[in-house]
Amino acid sequence: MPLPVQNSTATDAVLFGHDPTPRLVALHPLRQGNGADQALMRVYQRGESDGGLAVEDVPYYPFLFLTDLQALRGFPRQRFRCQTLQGRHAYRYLVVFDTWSAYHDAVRHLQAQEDARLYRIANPTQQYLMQSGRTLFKDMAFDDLHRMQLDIEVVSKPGTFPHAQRPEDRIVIIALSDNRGWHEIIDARGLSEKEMLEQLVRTIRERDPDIIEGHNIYAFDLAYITARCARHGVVFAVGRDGSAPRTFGAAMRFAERSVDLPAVDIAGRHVIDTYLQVMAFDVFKRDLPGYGLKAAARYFRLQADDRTYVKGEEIAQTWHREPERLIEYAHHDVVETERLARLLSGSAFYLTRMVPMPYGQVARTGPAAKIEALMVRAYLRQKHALPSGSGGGGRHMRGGYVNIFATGVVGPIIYADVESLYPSIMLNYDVHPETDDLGLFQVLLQRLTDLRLDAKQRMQAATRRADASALDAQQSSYKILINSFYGQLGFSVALFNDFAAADRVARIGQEIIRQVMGAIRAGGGRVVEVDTDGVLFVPPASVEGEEAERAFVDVINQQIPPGIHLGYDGRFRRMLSYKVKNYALLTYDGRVQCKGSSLVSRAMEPFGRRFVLEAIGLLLAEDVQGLHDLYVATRARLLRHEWSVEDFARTETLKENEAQYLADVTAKRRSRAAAYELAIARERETGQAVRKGEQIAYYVTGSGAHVTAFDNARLASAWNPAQPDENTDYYLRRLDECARKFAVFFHADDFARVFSLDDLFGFTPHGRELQTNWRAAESRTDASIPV
DNA sequence: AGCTGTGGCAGGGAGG
DNA sequence: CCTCCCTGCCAC
Repeated sequence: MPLPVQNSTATDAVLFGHDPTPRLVALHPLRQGNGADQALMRVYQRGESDGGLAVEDVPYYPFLFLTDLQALRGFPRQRFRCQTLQGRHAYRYLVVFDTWSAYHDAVRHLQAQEDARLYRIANPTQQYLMQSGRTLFKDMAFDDLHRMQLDIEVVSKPGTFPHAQRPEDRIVIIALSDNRGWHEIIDARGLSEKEMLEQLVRTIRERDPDIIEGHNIYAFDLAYITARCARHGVVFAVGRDGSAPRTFGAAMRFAERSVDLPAVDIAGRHVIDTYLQVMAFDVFKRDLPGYGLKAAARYFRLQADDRTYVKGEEIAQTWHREPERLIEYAHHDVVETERLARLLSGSAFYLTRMVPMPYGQVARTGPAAKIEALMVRAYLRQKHALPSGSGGGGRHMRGGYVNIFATGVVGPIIYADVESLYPSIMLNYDVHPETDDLGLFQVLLQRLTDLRLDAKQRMQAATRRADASALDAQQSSYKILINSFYGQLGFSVALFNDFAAADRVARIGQEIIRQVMGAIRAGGGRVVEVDTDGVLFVPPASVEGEEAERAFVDVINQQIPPGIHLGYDGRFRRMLSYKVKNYALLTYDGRVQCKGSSLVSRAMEPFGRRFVLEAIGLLLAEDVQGLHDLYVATRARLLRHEWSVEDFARTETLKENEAQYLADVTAKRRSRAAAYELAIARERETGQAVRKGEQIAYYVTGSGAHVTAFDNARLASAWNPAQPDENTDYYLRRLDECARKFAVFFHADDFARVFSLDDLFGFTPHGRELQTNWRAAESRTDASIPV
């Protein structure tokens, strides 16, 4: 599946650097060790003809940015060289060290001083790339890379989770595959665990992959293998220079969620964790059933043919009774991992061509770090000083304008949104950080926008599906970066932040969306809901059909500032408007799209979620009898325990680690919570550690509708259908809480009848009409405010 | 060393 | 009971 040729602008100095080195596979800094104390970068390149690797050692220099050279007084001058940078900013000196020991000594020297906060230690690998302008994977296609997948199966004590520190737990299968159709299984039938690990090292070195991929490979497979190698005295020497991996703590954020990782750096290779890629994908889609390999593979329809499934708790007995079955299971795991990686890695791969970071790092850092890397590289090339960033901790900034003007069922509906609102504002109103002396913020934003447009146009013109999907990966990776420019302005630790500029973008955004609302109302439309850059509204009765609706939006578009474009983004038969950011839309082909945490939250018990979704469908159809029947039937099933634990267990994500949680509880900063208490209890009993970011499914037991959940909760896996012990009163209350959401759509007495059991006279839907309530617009939304 | 933001809703626990 | 505060989830 060859990919299209490189971008026409790939020679752009700011975006891509200047180094013409082709086909660079990986870089790795050589740190202290083997007695040698040199500052060397080992560069791994693809050979010209035979496809083999060329390795070269390039001298480079670890360095620090300093605000004030005086901070280094007392440090031997002959151990460093200093470059003064131009400009007025904080980091005015680039201090380059000849050896690693000098670099580390200088760090210690500075840390011993009071003003240690004034310096910043740069990522040496990244800085090398910045200095040279080298860009990884230039001119390479994704399929040129040799990607290997790895998965291990561990047999542990019955009823416990694999634990690398327990001697009796052991690896019984190591499954490997690659994107060239090769696969291999190393298993414990003829080999000891130590021999298996040695075989693994040999195989990786012989196959010599550029990339090692796995699902949850950081937190599980590599961490486990590393610990077992240490136990057996095996050196896990899988680096291209024969070195063992370097591990370090890292954190990755996915919107509001944060995951701690034991990150791994293998010399000359890149580690890709598809678990993180799946989580990143879900930030935008938010409809994945789970982040595990099997759930994700099914979601993307990538399952292996005749997929073998083995439950976690059955791995041990399956290994003893049917080893072939467990081997097939592990093989299917690596096959699915390869497919997931192929599907989800595209955007990181294309960004690596542009951003001065190795591929593995691109895949595990957020967009703000990438933008900053581009800025810093360009500033260093021009020998210009860097700003220090303005901290700004705790400052509260303005956000988007949000409001709702009707509740109930309304229609027809047009959705119009301002395309790329914040990037458009920054480009059209020349918003940039006050500290950006070289004006690169605007240059980067404009060029990325042009690149994305170009990629999108070529995607639409592409005739082959493979080309189109590659171009889609490119344009979406540019989009992520483009949208992060605004976030960069308001990010407290970014070097090029500027809170006043961020505030100006948000303020202009609010004015523009108010202008849009004013124009819609002036044209006879009725605005139902507005959120940041989009408006849902009922067009005037004279506007009928899609063509007329598009024309109506075009007219609105004439009335907003030039350079800002209002797009026609959808039409709907009806809308159920509940609360701000909470609504449902009925499409013209009968589908229901439901939005908002109070309607579709994954924190809700699945039975309640299903009840709410079905009820919304009935409300949109104005089927009051159906609503009543649904309520009665759901209640009856609940009372008869006609369900499984998946229907009523609540799933929560742990956002803190165990120590942090316990510290917060002790300090009364937070209350006890069932999910954490259960995870901690599980750790005591089975040894499965509490991990930040993991999901816990539990249900409520005990009696009485109002019980303290953390004292009356059990893990979902402990529920026994033969002896159902869920708290029926509690779940009845939960059902009624779900039903109460719909009170606003009825008169009070009608609501009470619809969502209750039949009385002596039975239930009739007649006369129980849905209620729609419009509220007055704010006066100031109609005003046209110049921006 | 590695880290994008604000606005808004629901639910649970603690304490009056 | 109620309110306040915190966390988690979601829209954009």
